[in-house]
Amino acid sequence: MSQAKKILPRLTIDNVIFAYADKQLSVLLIKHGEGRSKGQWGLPGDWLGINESLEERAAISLFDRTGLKNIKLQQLQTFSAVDRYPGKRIITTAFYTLIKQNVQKIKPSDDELAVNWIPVNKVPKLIFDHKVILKHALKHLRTQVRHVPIGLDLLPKKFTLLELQDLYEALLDRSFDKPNFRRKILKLHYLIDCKESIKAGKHRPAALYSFDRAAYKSLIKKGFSFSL
Amino acid sequence: MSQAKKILPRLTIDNVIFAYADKQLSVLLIKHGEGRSKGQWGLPGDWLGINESLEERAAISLFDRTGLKNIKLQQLQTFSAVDRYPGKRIITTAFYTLIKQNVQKIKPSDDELAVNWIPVNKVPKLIFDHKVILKHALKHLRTQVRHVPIGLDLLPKKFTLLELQDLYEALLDRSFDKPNFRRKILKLHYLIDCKESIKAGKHRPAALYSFDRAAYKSLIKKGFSFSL
DNA sequence: TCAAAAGTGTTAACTGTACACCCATGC
DNA sequence: GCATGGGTGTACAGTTAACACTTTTGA
Repeated sequence: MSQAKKILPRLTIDNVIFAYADKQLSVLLIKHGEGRSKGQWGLPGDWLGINESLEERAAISLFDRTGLKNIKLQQLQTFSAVDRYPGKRIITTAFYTLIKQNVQKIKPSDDELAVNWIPVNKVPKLIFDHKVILKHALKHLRTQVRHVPIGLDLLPKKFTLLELQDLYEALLDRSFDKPNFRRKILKLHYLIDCKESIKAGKHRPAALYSFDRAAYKSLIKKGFSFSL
Repeated sequence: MSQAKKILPRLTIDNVIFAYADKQLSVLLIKHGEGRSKGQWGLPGDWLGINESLEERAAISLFDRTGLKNIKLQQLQTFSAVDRYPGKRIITTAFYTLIKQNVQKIKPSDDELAVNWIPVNKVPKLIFDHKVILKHALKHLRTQVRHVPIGLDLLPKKFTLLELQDLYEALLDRSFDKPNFRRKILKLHYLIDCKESIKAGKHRPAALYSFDRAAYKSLIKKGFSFSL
Protein backbone atom coordinates (compact mmCIF):
# COMPACT_ATOMS: atom_id res chain seq x y z
CA MET A 1 0.00 0.00 0.00
CA SER A 2 1.28 3.44 -0.80
CA GLN A 3 0.13 5.33 2.23
CA ALA A 4 1.91 8.25 3.82
CA LYS A 5 2.21 6.70 7.24
CA LYS A 6 5.03 5.80 9.52
CA ILE A 7 5.03 2.05 9.85
CA LEU A 8 6.27 -0.25 12.52
CA PRO A 9 8.76 -2.66 11.06
CA ARG A 10 8.03 -6.40 11.13
CA LEU A 11 4.34 -6.06 11.91
CA THR A 12 1.51 -6.64 9.48
CA ILE A 13 -2.16 -7.51 9.42
CA ASP A 14 -3.83 -9.92 7.04
CA ASN A 15 -7.53 -9.83 6.38
CA VAL A 16 -9.63 -12.85 5.57
CA ILE A 17 -12.68 -11.22 4.06
CA PHE A 18 -15.43 -13.71 3.36
CA ALA A 19 -18.34 -12.70 1.23
CA TYR A 20 -21.65 -14.32 0.53
CA ALA A 21 -23.59 -14.07 -2.70
CA ASP A 22 -25.57 -16.43 -4.90
CA LYS A 23 -25.52 -19.25 -2.38
CA GLN A 24 -21.76 -19.20 -2.43
CA LEU A 25 -19.06 -18.30 0.05
CA SER A 26 -16.02 -16.51 -1.36
CA VAL A 27 -12.91 -14.90 -0.01
CA LEU A 28 -11.11 -11.77 -1.16
CA LEU A 29 -7.68 -12.53 -2.60
CA ILE A 30 -5.15 -10.33 -4.31
CA LYS A 31 -2.60 -11.06 -6.97
CA HIS A 32 0.71 -9.44 -6.19
CA GLY A 33 2.32 -7.28 -8.83
CA GLU A 34 5.71 -6.55 -7.33
CA GLY A 35 8.59 -8.14 -5.51
CA ARG A 36 9.32 -11.79 -4.97
CA SER A 37 5.69 -12.85 -4.77
CA LYS A 38 4.77 -11.23 -8.09
CA GLY A 39 2.00 -13.09 -9.85
CA GLN A 40 1.08 -15.09 -6.79
CA TRP A 41 -2.16 -14.96 -4.80
CA GLY A 42 -2.41 -14.00 -1.18
CA LEU A 43 -4.64 -12.46 1.46
CA PRO A 44 -4.95 -8.68 1.47
CA GLY A 45 -2.56 -7.37 4.09
CA ASP A 46 -0.96 -4.19 5.25
CA TRP A 47 1.76 -2.78 7.47
CA LEU A 48 0.87 -1.61 10.92
CA GLY A 49 1.30 2.14 11.40
CA ILE A 50 2.96 3.69 14.39
CA ASN A 51 -0.17 5.40 15.61
CA GLU A 52 -2.86 2.79 15.21
CA SER A 53 -3.92 -0.50 16.68
CA LEU A 54 -4.01 -3.70 14.68
CA GLU A 55 -7.79 -3.45 14.64
CA GLU A 56 -7.68 0.04 13.23
CA ARG A 57 -5.27 -0.88 10.48
CA ALA A 58 -7.30 -3.96 9.56
CA ALA A 59 -10.41 -1.79 9.21
CA ILE A 60 -8.61 0.77 7.06
CA SER A 61 -7.20 -1.96 4.90
CA LEU A 62 -10.69 -3.38 4.42
CA PHE A 63 -11.98 0.07 3.48
CA ASP A 64 -9.18 0.59 0.96
CA ARG A 65 -10.12 -2.54 -0.95
CA THR A 66 -13.87 -2.60 -0.65
CA GLY A 67 -15.01 0.89 0.32
CA LEU A 68 -16.79 -0.63 3.32
CA LYS A 69 -16.82 1.17 6.66
CA ASN A 70 -18.00 0.18 10.12
CA ILE A 71 -17.51 -3.51 9.55
CA LYS A 72 -16.50 -5.43 12.61
CA LEU A 73 -13.37 -7.44 11.95
CA GLN A 74 -12.62 -10.21 14.38
CA GLN A 75 -9.08 -10.87 15.44
CA LEU A 76 -8.15 -14.45 14.74
CA GLN A 77 -4.60 -15.12 15.77
CA THR A 78 -1.08 -13.84 15.41
CA PHE A 79 1.33 -15.85 13.29
CA SER A 80 4.92 -15.50 14.32
CA ALA A 81 6.89 -18.51 13.14
CA VAL A 82 10.46 -17.40 12.52
CA ASP A 83 10.48 -18.74 8.96
CA ARG A 84 6.94 -17.83 7.93
CA TYR A 85 8.17 -15.01 5.69
CA PRO A 86 11.14 -15.56 3.38
CA GLY A 87 14.21 -13.61 4.34
CA LYS A 88 12.67 -11.27 6.87
CA ARG A 89 11.15 -11.54 10.30
CA ILE A 90 7.55 -10.53 9.77
CA ILE A 91 4.82 -11.18 12.29
CA THR A 92 1.24 -10.93 11.18
CA THR A 93 -2.07 -10.72 12.95
CA ALA A 94 -4.99 -12.16 11.05
CA PHE A 95 -8.52 -10.78 11.08
CA TYR A 96 -11.66 -11.99 9.46
CA THR A 97 -15.15 -10.86 8.65
CA LEU A 98 -18.12 -11.87 6.56
CA ILE A 99 -19.81 -9.36 4.29
CA LYS A 100 -22.20 -9.19 1.40
CA GLN A 101 -20.36 -9.69 -1.84
CA ASN A 102 -20.00 -6.62 -3.98
CA VAL A 103 -18.17 -7.12 -7.21
CA GLN A 104 -18.25 -3.54 -8.48
CA LYS A 105 -16.36 -1.73 -5.80
CA ILE A 106 -13.29 -3.80 -5.15
CA LYS A 107 -10.05 -2.42 -6.54
CA PRO A 108 -6.40 -3.37 -6.48
CA SER A 109 -3.84 -0.91 -5.16
CA ASP A 110 -0.83 0.23 -7.16
CA ASP A 111 1.35 -2.77 -6.49
CA GLU A 112 -1.34 -5.36 -7.09
CA LEU A 113 -2.35 -7.00 -10.34
CA ALA A 114 -5.84 -8.05 -9.31
CA VAL A 115 -8.32 -8.30 -6.49
CA ASN A 116 -10.94 -11.00 -6.72
CA TRP A 117 -13.61 -12.86 -4.88
CA ILE A 118 -12.63 -16.51 -5.06
CA PRO A 119 -15.05 -19.24 -3.96
CA VAL A 120 -13.61 -20.89 -0.86
CA ASN A 121 -13.46 -24.29 -2.49
CA LYS A 122 -11.53 -22.93 -5.47
CA VAL A 123 -8.73 -21.10 -3.70
CA PRO A 124 -5.39 -21.43 -5.52
CA LYS A 125 -1.97 -21.83 -3.93
CA LEU A 126 -1.30 -18.89 -1.63
CA ILE A 127 1.90 -17.18 -0.55
CA PHE A 128 3.62 -17.74 2.81
CA ASP A 129 1.32 -19.26 5.42
CA HIS A 130 -1.80 -17.67 4.02
CA LYS A 131 -3.48 -20.98 3.32
CA VAL A 132 -3.11 -21.90 6.98
CA ILE A 133 -4.56 -18.56 8.00
CA LEU A 134 -7.48 -19.00 5.64
CA LYS A 135 -8.25 -22.48 6.94
CA HIS A 136 -8.10 -21.18 10.46
CA ALA A 137 -10.51 -18.38 9.59
CA LEU A 138 -12.95 -20.70 7.89
CA LYS A 139 -13.00 -23.01 10.87
CA HIS A 140 -13.59 -20.05 13.14
CA LEU A 141 -16.38 -18.74 10.95
CA ARG A 142 -18.12 -22.10 10.96
CA THR A 143 -17.94 -22.32 14.72
CA GLN A 144 -19.20 -18.77 15.06
CA VAL A 145 -22.20 -19.42 12.85
CA ARG A 146 -23.47 -21.99 15.29
CA HIS A 147 -23.27 -19.70 18.29
CA VAL A 148 -24.44 -16.27 17.20
CA PRO A 149 -27.03 -15.14 14.67
CA ILE A 150 -25.82 -14.18 11.20
CA GLY A 151 -27.47 -12.70 8.15
CA LEU A 152 -27.84 -9.05 9.07
CA ASP A 153 -26.10 -7.11 6.29
CA LEU A 154 -25.82 -10.28 4.25
CA LEU A 155 -29.41 -10.72 3.17
CA PRO A 156 -31.84 -8.13 1.81
CA LYS A 157 -33.88 -6.19 4.36
CA LYS A 158 -36.76 -8.58 3.79
CA PHE A 159 -36.01 -12.17 3.00
CA THR A 160 -37.52 -15.61 2.98
CA LEU A 161 -36.61 -18.42 5.33
CA LEU A 162 -35.24 -20.34 2.38
CA GLU A 163 -32.83 -17.52 1.66
CA LEU A 164 -31.61 -17.68 5.24
CA GLN A 165 -31.30 -21.44 4.95
CA ASP A 166 -29.30 -21.07 1.73
CA LEU A 167 -26.91 -18.82 3.62
CA TYR A 168 -26.41 -21.35 6.38
CA GLU A 169 -25.96 -24.15 3.91
CA ALA A 170 -23.33 -22.21 1.97
CA LEU A 171 -21.38 -21.30 5.09
CA LEU A 172 -21.44 -24.75 6.59
CA ASP A 173 -21.25 -26.62 3.30
CA ARG A 174 -24.10 -28.96 4.11
CA SER A 175 -27.86 -29.12 3.81
CA PHE A 176 -30.58 -28.88 6.43
CA ASP A 177 -34.02 -30.35 6.73
CA LYS A 178 -36.33 -27.51 5.73
CA PRO A 179 -39.14 -27.96 8.27
CA ASN A 180 -36.69 -28.36 11.13
CA PHE A 181 -34.62 -25.41 10.03
CA ARG A 182 -37.71 -23.16 10.01
CA ARG A 183 -38.74 -24.12 13.49
CA LYS A 184 -35.24 -23.90 14.90
CA ILE A 185 -34.73 -20.39 13.58
CA LEU A 186 -38.19 -19.13 14.46
CA LYS A 187 -37.83 -20.37 18.02
CA LEU A 188 -34.86 -18.06 18.49
CA HIS A 189 -37.27 -15.13 18.08
CA TYR A 190 -34.95 -12.80 16.25
CA LEU A 191 -37.05 -12.65 13.09
CA ILE A 192 -40.06 -10.43 12.49
CA ASP A 193 -42.81 -11.66 10.22
CA CYS A 194 -43.33 -8.83 7.72
CA LYS A 195 -46.82 -10.12 6.97
CA GLU A 196 -45.96 -9.92 3.32
CA SER A 197 -45.16 -12.53 0.79
CA ILE A 198 -43.24 -12.67 -2.40
CA LYS A 199 -44.18 -14.46 -5.56
CA ALA A 200 -41.21 -16.07 -7.17
CA GLY A 201 -41.97 -18.63 -9.77
CA LYS A 202 -44.54 -21.33 -10.11
CA HIS A 203 -45.04 -22.15 -6.46
CA ARG A 204 -46.64 -20.81 -3.34
CA PRO A 205 -45.40 -17.32 -2.40
CA ALA A 206 -42.95 -17.26 0.50
CA ALA A 207 -43.46 -15.23 3.66
CA LEU A 208 -41.00 -12.42 4.15
CA TYR A 209 -39.11 -11.86 7.37
CA SER A 210 -36.74 -9.22 8.64
CA PHE A 211 -34.32 -9.19 11.53
CA ASP A 212 -35.45 -7.89 14.89
CA ARG A 213 -32.31 -5.86 15.50
CA ALA A 214 -32.70 -5.67 19.27
CA ALA A 215 -33.27 -9.40 19.62
CA TYR A 216 -30.48 -10.08 17.14
CA LYS A 217 -27.98 -8.03 19.12
CA SER A 218 -28.96 -9.48 22.45
CA LEU A 219 -28.58 -12.97 20.96
CA ILE A 220 -25.04 -12.05 19.93
CA LYS A 221 -24.26 -11.38 23.55
CA LYS A 222 -26.10 -14.36 24.99
CA GLY A 223 -25.14 -16.81 22.31
CA PHE A 224 -26.84 -20.13 21.60
CA SER A 225 -26.05 -23.54 20.29
CA PHE A 226 -27.35 -24.23 16.82
CA SER A 227 -27.12 -27.89 15.97
CA LEU A 228 -29.41 -29.43 13.35
CA MET B 1 14.02 -11.37 32.64
CA SER B 2 17.76 -11.27 32.38
CA GLN B 3 18.37 -13.51 29.40
CA ALA B 4 21.16 -13.19 26.92
CA LYS B 5 18.95 -12.91 23.88
CA LYS B 6 18.46 -10.38 21.17
CA ILE B 7 14.97 -9.08 21.51
CA LEU B 8 12.58 -7.57 19.06
CA PRO B 9 11.57 -4.13 20.27
CA ARG B 10 7.91 -3.44 21.05
CA LEU B 11 6.83 -7.07 21.16
CA THR B 12 6.01 -9.01 24.30
CA ILE B 13 4.06 -12.02 25.45
CA ASP B 14 1.94 -12.23 28.58
CA ASN B 15 1.00 -15.53 30.15
CA VAL B 16 -2.23 -16.17 31.97
CA ILE B 17 -1.32 -19.28 33.92
CA PHE B 18 -4.29 -20.73 35.73
CA ALA B 19 -3.76 -23.37 38.35
CA TYR B 20 -6.11 -25.66 40.16
CA ALA B 21 -5.66 -26.93 43.69
CA ASP B 22 -7.87 -27.45 46.71
CA LYS B 23 -11.08 -26.82 44.85
CA GLN B 24 -9.82 -23.41 43.87
CA LEU B 25 -8.78 -21.74 40.64
CA SER B 26 -5.82 -19.39 40.88
CA VAL B 27 -3.72 -17.39 38.49
CA LEU B 28 0.01 -16.70 38.57
CA LEU B 29 0.79 -13.05 39.18
CA ILE B 30 4.04 -11.23 39.77
CA LYS B 31 4.85 -8.16 41.76
CA HIS B 32 7.19 -5.89 39.88
CA GLY B 33 10.35 -4.74 41.58
CA GLU B 34 11.72 -2.18 39.16
CA GLY B 35 10.70 0.71 36.98
CA ARG B 36 7.49 2.63 36.94
CA SER B 37 5.33 -0.33 37.87
CA LYS B 38 7.36 -1.19 40.97
CA GLY B 39 5.21 -2.70 43.66
CA GLN B 40 2.30 -3.36 41.36
CA TRP B 41 0.89 -6.71 40.28
CA GLY B 42 0.76 -7.95 36.74
CA LEU B 43 0.78 -11.00 34.53
CA PRO B 44 4.12 -12.69 33.94
CA GLY B 45 5.41 -11.49 30.61
CA ASP B 46 8.53 -11.42 28.55
CA TRP B 47 10.12 -9.85 25.48
CA LEU B 48 10.03 -11.70 22.22
CA GLY B 49 13.45 -12.78 20.98
CA ILE B 50 14.63 -12.37 17.44
CA ASN B 51 14.90 -16.07 16.80
CA GLU B 52 11.75 -17.49 18.31
CA SER B 53 8.03 -17.51 17.77
CA LEU B 54 5.61 -16.04 20.26
CA GLU B 55 4.62 -19.58 21.23
CA GLU B 56 8.21 -20.53 21.92
CA ARG B 57 8.83 -17.49 24.09
CA ALA B 58 5.61 -18.06 26.03
CA ALA B 59 6.69 -21.63 26.77
CA ILE B 60 10.16 -20.55 27.90
CA SER B 61 8.65 -17.88 30.09
CA LEU B 62 6.36 -20.45 31.68
CA PHE B 63 9.32 -22.73 32.28
CA ASP B 64 11.35 -19.94 33.87
CA ARG B 65 8.67 -19.28 36.46
CA THR B 66 7.33 -22.74 37.16
CA GLY B 67 9.90 -25.24 35.94
CA LEU B 68 7.20 -26.83 33.80
CA LYS B 69 7.96 -28.12 30.32
CA ASN B 70 5.80 -29.44 27.52
CA ILE B 71 2.74 -27.53 28.59
CA LYS B 72 0.54 -26.46 25.76
CA LEU B 73 -0.12 -22.74 25.94
CA GLN B 74 -3.03 -21.45 23.93
CA GLN B 75 -2.76 -18.19 22.12
CA LEU B 76 -5.55 -15.88 23.17
CA GLN B 77 -5.26 -12.57 21.41
CA THR B 78 -2.89 -9.75 20.61
CA PHE B 79 -3.42 -6.44 22.36
CA SER B 80 -2.21 -3.47 20.39
CA ALA B 81 -4.04 -0.35 21.54
CA VAL B 82 -1.73 2.60 21.01
CA ASP B 83 -2.05 3.76 24.62
CA ARG B 84 -2.06 0.37 26.35
CA TYR B 85 1.46 0.84 27.68
CA PRO B 86 2.48 4.16 29.18
CA GLY B 87 5.03 6.10 27.15
CA LYS B 88 6.03 3.35 24.75
CA ARG B 89 4.40 1.48 21.92
CA ILE B 90 4.31 -2.10 23.17
CA ILE B 91 2.21 -4.80 21.58
CA THR B 92 1.58 -7.97 23.51
CA THR B 93 0.26 -11.38 22.65
CA ALA B 94 -1.52 -13.18 25.46
CA PHE B 95 -1.38 -16.91 26.10
CA TYR B 96 -3.10 -19.05 28.64
CA THR B 97 -2.97 -22.49 30.13
CA LEU B 98 -4.31 -24.44 33.06
CA ILE B 99 -1.97 -26.50 35.21
CA LYS B 100 -1.82 -28.22 38.55
CA GLN B 101 -0.88 -25.78 41.25
CA ASN B 102 2.60 -26.20 42.61
CA VAL B 103 3.54 -23.78 45.33
CA GLN B 104 7.08 -24.94 45.91
CA LYS B 105 8.68 -24.37 42.57
CA ILE B 106 7.59 -20.92 41.52
CA LYS B 107 10.24 -18.25 41.76
CA PRO B 108 10.51 -14.56 40.92
CA SER B 109 13.24 -13.38 38.58
CA ASP B 110 15.78 -10.70 39.49
CA ASP B 111 13.55 -7.72 38.84
CA GLU B 112 10.49 -9.10 40.57
CA LEU B 113 9.50 -8.83 44.20
CA ALA B 114 7.17 -11.80 44.31
CA VAL B 115 5.44 -14.49 42.30
CA ASN B 116 2.20 -15.84 43.67
CA TRP B 117 -0.83 -17.92 42.95
CA ILE B 118 -3.80 -15.64 43.51
CA PRO B 119 -7.35 -17.03 43.57
CA VAL B 120 -9.18 -15.65 40.54
CA ASN B 121 -11.82 -13.94 42.66
CA LYS B 122 -9.19 -12.16 44.74
CA VAL B 123 -7.07 -10.62 42.02
CA PRO B 124 -5.86 -7.13 42.93
CA LYS B 125 -5.55 -4.15 40.61
CA LEU B 126 -3.24 -5.04 37.73
CA ILE B 127 -0.94 -2.93 35.57
CA PHE B 128 -1.77 -1.76 32.04
CA ASP B 129 -4.55 -3.77 30.43
CA HIS B 130 -3.72 -6.96 32.28
CA LYS B 131 -7.10 -7.15 33.95
CA VAL B 132 -8.77 -7.13 30.55
CA ILE B 133 -6.43 -9.87 29.37
CA LEU B 134 -7.16 -11.94 32.45
CA LYS B 135 -10.92 -11.60 32.02
CA HIS B 136 -10.58 -12.58 28.42
CA ALA B 137 -8.58 -15.64 29.38
CA LEU B 138 -11.05 -16.70 32.03
CA LYS B 139 -13.93 -16.44 29.63
CA HIS B 140 -12.00 -18.49 27.11
CA LEU B 141 -11.14 -21.12 29.68
CA ARG B 142 -14.76 -21.45 30.72
CA THR B 143 -15.88 -21.89 27.15
CA GLN B 144 -13.14 -24.42 26.55
CA VAL B 145 -14.13 -26.50 29.56
CA ARG B 146 -17.51 -27.15 28.02
CA HIS B 147 -16.15 -28.39 24.73
CA VAL B 148 -13.14 -30.54 25.47
CA PRO B 149 -12.29 -32.85 28.36
CA ILE B 150 -10.14 -31.48 31.14
CA GLY B 151 -8.52 -32.96 34.19
CA LEU B 152 -5.57 -34.85 32.77
CA ASP B 153 -2.50 -33.48 34.59
CA LEU B 154 -4.76 -31.66 37.03
CA LEU B 155 -6.04 -34.57 39.07
CA PRO B 156 -4.11 -37.49 40.55
CA LYS B 157 -3.67 -40.58 38.34
CA LYS B 158 -6.62 -42.17 40.09
CA PHE B 159 -9.45 -39.98 41.26
CA THR B 160 -13.07 -40.07 42.30
CA LEU B 161 -15.94 -38.61 40.36
CA LEU B 162 -16.45 -36.09 43.13
CA GLU B 163 -12.91 -34.84 42.65
CA LEU B 164 -13.62 -34.32 38.97
CA GLN B 165 -16.85 -32.57 39.84
CA ASP B 166 -15.01 -30.31 42.28
CA LEU B 167 -12.70 -29.33 39.44
CA TYR B 168 -15.57 -28.43 37.14
CA GLU B 169 -17.30 -26.51 39.87
CA ALA B 170 -14.18 -24.49 40.66
CA LEU B 171 -13.55 -23.64 37.02
CA LEU B 172 -17.10 -22.69 36.24
CA ASP B 173 -17.88 -21.22 39.64
CA ARG B 174 -21.15 -23.06 40.05
CA SER B 175 -22.40 -26.35 41.38
CA PHE B 176 -23.73 -29.41 39.63
CA ASP B 177 -26.26 -32.02 40.55
CA LYS B 178 -24.18 -35.01 41.58
CA PRO B 179 -26.19 -37.84 40.01
CA ASN B 180 -26.55 -35.98 36.74
CA PHE B 181 -22.89 -35.04 36.66
CA ARG B 182 -21.86 -38.68 37.11
CA ARG B 183 -23.99 -39.88 34.25
CA LYS B 184 -23.03 -37.07 31.95
CA ILE B 185 -19.32 -37.68 32.42
CA LEU B 186 -19.53 -41.45 32.29
CA LYS B 187 -21.48 -41.33 29.06
CA LEU B 188 -18.53 -39.59 27.39
CA HIS B 189 -16.56 -42.80 27.88
CA TYR B 190 -13.21 -41.24 28.56
CA LEU B 191 -12.89 -42.62 32.08
CA ILE B 192 -11.68 -46.06 33.07
CA ASP B 193 -13.09 -47.68 36.17
CA CYS B 194 -10.02 -48.75 38.17
CA LYS B 195 -12.12 -51.32 40.06
CA GLU B 196 -10.72 -49.93 43.24
CA SER B 197 -12.20 -47.74 45.87
CA ILE B 198 -10.87 -45.34 48.38
CA LYS B 199 -11.95 -44.94 51.96
CA ALA B 200 -12.03 -41.31 52.94
CA GLY B 201 -13.87 -40.58 56.12
CA LYS B 202 -17.06 -41.80 57.63
CA HIS B 203 -18.95 -42.62 54.49
CA ARG B 204 -19.13 -45.14 51.71
CA PRO B 205 -15.82 -45.52 49.82
CA ALA B 206 -15.72 -43.91 46.39
CA ALA B 207 -14.86 -45.74 43.19
CA LEU B 208 -11.61 -44.65 41.56
CA TYR B 209 -11.33 -43.73 37.92
CA SER B 210 -8.49 -42.80 35.61
CA PHE B 211 -8.45 -41.16 32.21
CA ASP B 212 -8.53 -43.29 29.11
CA ARG B 213 -5.83 -41.33 27.31
CA ALA B 214 -6.76 -42.45 23.83
CA ALA B 215 -10.44 -41.63 24.32
CA TYR B 216 -9.49 -38.37 26.02
CA LYS B 217 -7.34 -37.23 23.13
CA SER B 218 -9.85 -38.20 20.51
CA LEU B 219 -12.49 -36.25 22.42
CA ILE B 220 -10.25 -33.20 22.29
CA LYS B 221 -10.30 -33.44 18.52
CA LYS B 222 -13.98 -34.24 18.19
CA GLY B 223 -15.21 -31.89 20.88
CA PHE B 224 -18.57 -32.09 22.64
CA SER B 225 -21.06 -29.85 24.27
CA PHE B 226 -21.21 -30.12 28.00
CA SER B 227 -24.22 -28.38 29.41
CA LEU B 228 -25.72 -29.43 32.77
C1' DT C 1 -28.27 -44.94 65.31
C1' DC C 2 -26.84 -41.10 62.74
C1' DA C 3 -24.38 -38.17 59.52
C1' DA C 4 -22.05 -37.96 55.31
C1' DA C 5 -20.77 -38.95 50.93
C1' DA C 6 -21.50 -42.72 47.19
C1' DG C 7 -24.39 -44.16 44.02
C1' DT C 8 -29.19 -45.70 41.60
C1' DG C 9 -33.83 -44.84 39.87
C1' DT C 10 -37.63 -42.24 38.15
C1' DT C 11 -40.11 -38.73 36.14
C1' DA C 12 -41.59 -34.74 33.26
C1' DA C 13 -40.24 -31.45 30.01
C1' DC C 14 -37.86 -30.48 26.19
C1' DT C 15 -34.90 -31.30 21.69
C1' DG C 16 -33.25 -33.45 17.67
C1' DT C 17 -34.47 -35.77 13.64
C1' DA C 18 -36.86 -37.98 10.12
C1' DC C 19 -40.41 -37.87 7.22
C1' DA C 20 -45.43 -37.76 5.73
C1' DC C 21 -48.38 -34.64 3.97
C1' DC C 22 -51.12 -30.46 2.73
C1' DC C 23 -50.88 -25.52 0.36
C1' DA C 24 -50.51 -22.04 -3.34
C1' DT C 25 -48.80 -20.96 -7.57
C1' DG C 26 -47.51 -21.04 -12.80
C1' DC C 27 -47.52 -23.59 -16.76
C1' DG D 1 -53.28 -31.79 -13.88
C1' DC D 2 -48.66 -31.59 -11.98
C1' DA D 3 -44.22 -29.86 -10.75
C1' DT D 4 -42.15 -26.73 -7.49
C1' DG D 5 -41.04 -24.79 -3.49
C1' DG D 6 -43.78 -23.11 0.97
C1' DG D 7 -45.30 -24.66 5.07
C1' DT D 8 -47.62 -27.83 9.04
C1' DG D 9 -48.02 -32.09 11.81
C1' DT D 10 -46.34 -35.87 14.15
C1' DA D 11 -43.88 -39.40 16.33
C1' DC D 12 -39.86 -41.55 18.24
C1' DA D 13 -35.41 -41.34 20.47
C1' DG D 14 -32.55 -39.09 23.25
C1' DT D 15 -31.26 -35.41 26.56
C1' DT D 16 -31.91 -32.18 30.52
C1' DA D 17 -33.01 -31.36 35.12
C1' DA D 18 -34.97 -32.13 39.50
C1' DC D 19 -35.13 -34.91 43.22
C1' DA D 20 -36.41 -39.21 45.96
C1' DC D 21 -34.20 -42.97 47.42
C1' DT D 22 -30.75 -46.78 48.75
C1' DT D 23 -25.80 -48.02 50.09
C1' DT D 24 -21.66 -48.10 52.78
C1' DT D 25 -18.86 -46.38 55.87
C1' DG D 26 -16.98 -44.09 60.65
C1' DA D 27 -18.12 -42.28 64.85
